[in-house]
Amino acid sequence: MYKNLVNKKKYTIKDIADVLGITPSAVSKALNDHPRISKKTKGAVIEVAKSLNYQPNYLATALRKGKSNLVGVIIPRAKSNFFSSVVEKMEEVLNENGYNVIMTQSNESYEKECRNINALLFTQVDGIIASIANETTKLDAYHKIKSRGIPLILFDRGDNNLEVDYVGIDDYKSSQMVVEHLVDQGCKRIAHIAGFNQSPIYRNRILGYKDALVKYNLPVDDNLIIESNLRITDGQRIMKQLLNSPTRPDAVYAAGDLAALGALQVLKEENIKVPDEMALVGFSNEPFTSFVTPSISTVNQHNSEIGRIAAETFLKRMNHPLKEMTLNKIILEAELIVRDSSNRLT
Amino acid sequence: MYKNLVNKKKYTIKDIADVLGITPSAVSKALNDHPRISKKTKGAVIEVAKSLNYQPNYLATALRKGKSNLVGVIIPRAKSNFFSSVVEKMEEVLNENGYNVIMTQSNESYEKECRNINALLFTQVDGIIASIANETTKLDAYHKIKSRGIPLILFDRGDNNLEVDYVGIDDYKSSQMVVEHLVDQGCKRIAHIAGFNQSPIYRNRILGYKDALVKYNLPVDDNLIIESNLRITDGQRIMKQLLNSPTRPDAVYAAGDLAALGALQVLKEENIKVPDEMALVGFSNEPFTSFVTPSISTVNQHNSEIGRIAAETFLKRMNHPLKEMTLNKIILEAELIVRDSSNRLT
DNA sequence: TATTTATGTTCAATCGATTGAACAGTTCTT
DNA sequence: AAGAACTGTTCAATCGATTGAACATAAATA
Repeated sequence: MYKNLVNKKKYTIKDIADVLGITPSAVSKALNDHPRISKKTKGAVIEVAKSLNYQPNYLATALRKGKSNLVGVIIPRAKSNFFSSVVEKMEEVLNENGYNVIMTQSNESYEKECRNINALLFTQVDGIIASIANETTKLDAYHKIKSRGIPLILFDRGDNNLEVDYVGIDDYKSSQMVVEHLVDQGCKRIAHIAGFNQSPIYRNRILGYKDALVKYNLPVDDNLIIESNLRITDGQRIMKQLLNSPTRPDAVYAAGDLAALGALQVLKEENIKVPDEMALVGFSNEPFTSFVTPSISTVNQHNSEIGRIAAETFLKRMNHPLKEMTLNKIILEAELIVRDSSNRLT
Repeated sequence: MYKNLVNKKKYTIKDIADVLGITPSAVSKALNDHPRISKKTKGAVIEVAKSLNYQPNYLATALRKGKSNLVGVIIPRAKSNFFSSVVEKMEEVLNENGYNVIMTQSNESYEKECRNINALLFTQVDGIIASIANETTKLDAYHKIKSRGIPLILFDRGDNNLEVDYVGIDDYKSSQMVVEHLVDQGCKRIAHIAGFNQSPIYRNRILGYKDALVKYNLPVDDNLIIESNLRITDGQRIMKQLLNSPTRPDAVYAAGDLAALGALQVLKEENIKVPDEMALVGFSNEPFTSFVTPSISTVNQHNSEIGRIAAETFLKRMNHPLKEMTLNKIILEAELIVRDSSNRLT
């Protein structure tokens, strides 16, 4: 029984045509609901197609139509709740519109990112939605995408020189909100575990942080701004460094939740009271920020909203390929989530 | 300058042929290093291809060769560190062998899983590597894959009735190790927050747990075995239930780390000392298990190893499609990681 | 009845690359 | 110098589906 199924050949429109004694083109047109094909024929074709369990060969259609209905998505890490939530929503929206998603990870590596881009272009994707790896400084691979003439949409990690559509949050303003909150809590010396200044989002977070300090008449001390990859170990290392500095801060704002977690671990080891001796805020609202003790204050980036908008922007580009649409730069407001690690008032 | 690039049409082998005054077939053969093409021609073709920035049309090649070089991967959730690590390794191995990976998520939903399978089959993937959603009981979609005659490899979440290759860990033995460890710690009443018995891995964990209890002359109390989806909220709910039961346990073994986390949160709220009053062990070695306080003991499943073996199994199947290979059932030994939540000895 | 119009289907080319067979030209044998 | 043996390239069919033009038949109109 199964053996039979396994050995069953794949059926083509020609097989359907043979059964009915008509031509493949009639079958094709029937399946595509062409107006010049009679209802009777359409019905018969559909019936035979069903009974043979016919599945169109996507490759042939794609070749003929010059369209693969595949969208490539490149994210730095699937492990990150932020990125996987964004992609989840993208997938949903794109599937609804007849596209399938090929998702690849760069692992923050420039080299892997290039490989992924090449693989996606090779696969003839109709467009690419990406978030740039931290390591990346040369954008040649992204220029290659543009030169292919397919839509390229960036989210979260963008680049100003690359003239493409972008969706992200207002990092500058988010940083200001964080600092404002910490000032409200009575913090006077706020350190910033920053991402690398080369990346626009981290640059904006640094800028927002600095400008907010100025706004509240707090001194900007460059020793309190330390750039890193924002991994757990970076958070640990930098926290230790900050604790040993002659001008120990009373608050730490990390541009990423993992770094905040690392920092928290060190603070707990050193028995420093959080938030009273040291307030702590992270960024991204990774689930673990609410699990750990004390729970970590953080910034919520509206993950699915970003995914939805990025997908919709792609669809818009596909549907108006000729019209020289102006660039879409969509900046969402983020939301500060205050938790125990920075809440001195309760 | 860029405008020019953007409008540049995609070049085909015909364009290369025209430049050199030879035929497309000669170009194709030159690019594929056919022995009957002269070195001179090959060199010239490669040079022109480079200068035109020629990229072969994958769809055409795939159509002609009847092979897409795409592997579909279906995982329940990308957010899970276990699954994303597995896929990361798969991607690495498959990329090295000329395959690209299309990764999709089922979100544990039967319906989404079916949709994903259909999308992958439609995309003409050369094979599918999957881990079955918790919700799934009907395997018709998986039978459909088999009936297409392409390799299907399952990992972690498999099914015995589906006769396909499988890679996973020894869940039965892992459970025994956990119970053994808890017994060593002096626990007498060990509860099990279980996954649904319908899924082989959870069934095996339940069996291993029961058999180990018997082995150590501990009573098997069905009230202490509670099946669930193993989400955080499930862990919370079940822990509360266990605490209120007349026969409160002194240890909890959760078949998933999220459930263990939920349980831990309740224990902390109730000020129950972990591990002294209640020892706790989870499953999967999700990163957060080491972050939280106390850190949670858990079982490490050798994520990348599973990914590597699954990918290699797929490659084996592809390379020997005719030979009726016997089924590969690869069962790895898992490793118990003892952390604070169950370590009473320190 | 002749002629237009509508309807239903077939024909043939096409998307881009691949591949075995065929062909032409060169070199080597004897 | 005639045939064998290579070498390098072209020819033509193919993968499966699509699509505008062409054709044939039936129905409607004049």
